[in-house]
Amino acid sequence: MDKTRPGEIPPRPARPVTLRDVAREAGVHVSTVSRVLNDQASAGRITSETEGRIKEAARSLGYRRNSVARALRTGRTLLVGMVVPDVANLYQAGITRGAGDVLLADGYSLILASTDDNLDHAHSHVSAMLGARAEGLLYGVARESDTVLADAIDAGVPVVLFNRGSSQGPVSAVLPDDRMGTRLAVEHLLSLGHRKIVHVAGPEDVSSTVNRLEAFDDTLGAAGLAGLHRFSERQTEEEGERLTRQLLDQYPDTTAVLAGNDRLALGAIDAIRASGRTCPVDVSVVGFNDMPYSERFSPALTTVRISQYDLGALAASLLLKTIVDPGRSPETRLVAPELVVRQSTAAAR
Amino acid sequence: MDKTRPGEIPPRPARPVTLRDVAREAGVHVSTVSRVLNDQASAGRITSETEGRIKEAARSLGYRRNSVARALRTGRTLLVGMVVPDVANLYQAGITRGAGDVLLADGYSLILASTDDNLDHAHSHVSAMLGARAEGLLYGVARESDTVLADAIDAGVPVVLFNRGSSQGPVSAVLPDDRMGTRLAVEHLLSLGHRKIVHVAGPEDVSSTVNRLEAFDDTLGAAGLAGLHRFSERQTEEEGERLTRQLLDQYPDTTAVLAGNDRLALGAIDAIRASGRTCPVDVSVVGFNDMPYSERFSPALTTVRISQYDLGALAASLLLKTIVDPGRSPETRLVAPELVVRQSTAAAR
DNA sequence: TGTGCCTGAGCAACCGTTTGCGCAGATGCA
DNA sequence: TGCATCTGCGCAAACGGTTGCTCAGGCACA
Repeated sequence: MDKTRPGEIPPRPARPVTLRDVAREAGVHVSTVSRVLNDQASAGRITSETEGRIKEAARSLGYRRNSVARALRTGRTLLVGMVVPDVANLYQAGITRGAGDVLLADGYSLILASTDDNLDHAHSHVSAMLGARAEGLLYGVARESDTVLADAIDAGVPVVLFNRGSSQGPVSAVLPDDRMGTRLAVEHLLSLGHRKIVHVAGPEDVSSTVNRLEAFDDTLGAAGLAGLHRFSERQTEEEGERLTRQLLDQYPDTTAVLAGNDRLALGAIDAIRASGRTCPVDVSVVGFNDMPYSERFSPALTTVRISQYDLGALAASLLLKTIVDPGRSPETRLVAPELVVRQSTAAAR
Repeated sequence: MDKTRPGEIPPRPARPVTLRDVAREAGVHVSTVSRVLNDQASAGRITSETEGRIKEAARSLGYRRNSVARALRTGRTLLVGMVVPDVANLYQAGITRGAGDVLLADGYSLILASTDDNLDHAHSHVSAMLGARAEGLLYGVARESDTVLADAIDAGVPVVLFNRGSSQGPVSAVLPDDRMGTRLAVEHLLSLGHRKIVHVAGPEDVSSTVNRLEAFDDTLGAAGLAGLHRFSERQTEEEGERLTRQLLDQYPDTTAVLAGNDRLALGAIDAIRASGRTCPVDVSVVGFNDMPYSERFSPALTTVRISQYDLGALAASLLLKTIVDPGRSPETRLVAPELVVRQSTAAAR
């Protein structure tokens, strides 16, 4: 007489309900319960009467499948790891969102970790993800040479890089089209009459930095010009300000700054202001990414837009395809950028 | 002769290396390997020679512990679920970061999910987390009456609410001190001479909305005034603009807007601008949260600051304590707010 | 030399599911 | 009636670790 009558509060299960409990309640074997609850009733040829009884028992007992046990048996965890420099970074948060939505649609959950671009942090996070037998890895902190990434590839887990590429191994990647984006930005500045342009670049061993710098030099070179640059280790407003200040001190006739991303661009604007100049009147600034609220900054930021949501979603769907078909050959997908002209750029004086 | 000689590339393991493989390599029983790899060599009284041999075997084979199998046996997954309305929301991203850092320090990984404030999404995410046997839940989408939350509590998993409280059950929570924050904001407006103040509030059945509205009315009431308000279903700039427009149309002599959060505040500023008025000259606006870059908006936002990182970190550490001691009685912690006065508020004309 | 204790490791059950195979009864067909 | 086939479900072996218990050998001590 331990059935729950309507109106009674079912006793809170001290230990979670297992298949065995449901089987006992329904008077069948656990394997039968398993088949019914996995919608293999037809394949297992279960009577619809039995099926109904089992489902009712599961419902009334509050059975919830133990994914841990299932994963141990089947090898499928429905977990995917995602590694970003900082979830609190607006640009990355958008990517995370895109990836999360795509994964959810396929029933996967997302283990998310921030590394602060620290290799040790990356190592412990990835190690935990591989230990948890995540079925795939979305890796957004790749360096040109990256031991953590090498480990993951070695472990045989499907990996898709995003944002930053790497020559570490044969692995798929979803990247901004850095060259095209940079070309759009530089040509915009050139068309405004700028000739003294500097580049506040990202970290030196990150693929985006390398590509953007090359495109910067190439595009200027094609116009018979040369540009100067500085690398930043951390892509923060403070770094952007510090480096821009250095560049302005050293090359006072600079009229435009191309920043490696929007945060560096904000720092550049701070430095311009601190030097007594005005953006865009004296110095123009172009950012990269078009992070949220770029249009609300003062001045509103001219920047190269990368669709963050799409990039994340694309990376996730590529990963899912690789999980399904591990033999799939790696591919690199470039996300097309778009120049968004706002208030931080103006004609050169 | 299948030992790896220095310089040789170890063959990539087709199937992950198991304890059994290590045991075979070291010539001992799996239980001995398990004890050594869990640093229970002393408790298990293993010779340091044996210990060394086992560790060397594990290293050379590239053994990685299978957390799934371990979790099945021990019941500990080292996983925590976190549910937010939208990871791409700046305010929430900061909280996520704080929680993630605290959890990492204790060896936990974070399963993160966005629900868009949709109950069905919340249900499937939480269901997946409970299925994965997450050891605890950080729940940031609570409604006053919340069936998903009720389910989780029912399942017996430790839960800590953040941002939004709920009367759904006895459960710990880390919340902004909404009343104090609101009082600070309203008193600031009053001291600037504002008398016609409206409130663009959040969703009606969210605790923060209720508390802020009460404090809004109370503080105005204490000054012998009354304020008007509108609830928003989604806390977006668009909603903020729409509702503010309604309020301005209906009460054209409004001189100040208190917004339920910064995004609504941005929308309010848009509406003010669209109506041909200027913020803060004609109408002042106060936000809530002090989300990143609030100081860079135009005008820079006067707002009530909640330390997002601290709030997330506090919620996580409270959850960890509850996991260790499930008998712990629930507690609610209020995070003290701070008024940050910037450019969006000015004296009433 | 006999007894008892300590040392160092192995044995085997168990965690909760999944799944290939087996089996008894029923049914169909000759 | 005899035999083959089908139906509906049970059996038991995994999956990879963890852990209480056992046990053989060695040593100290009387």
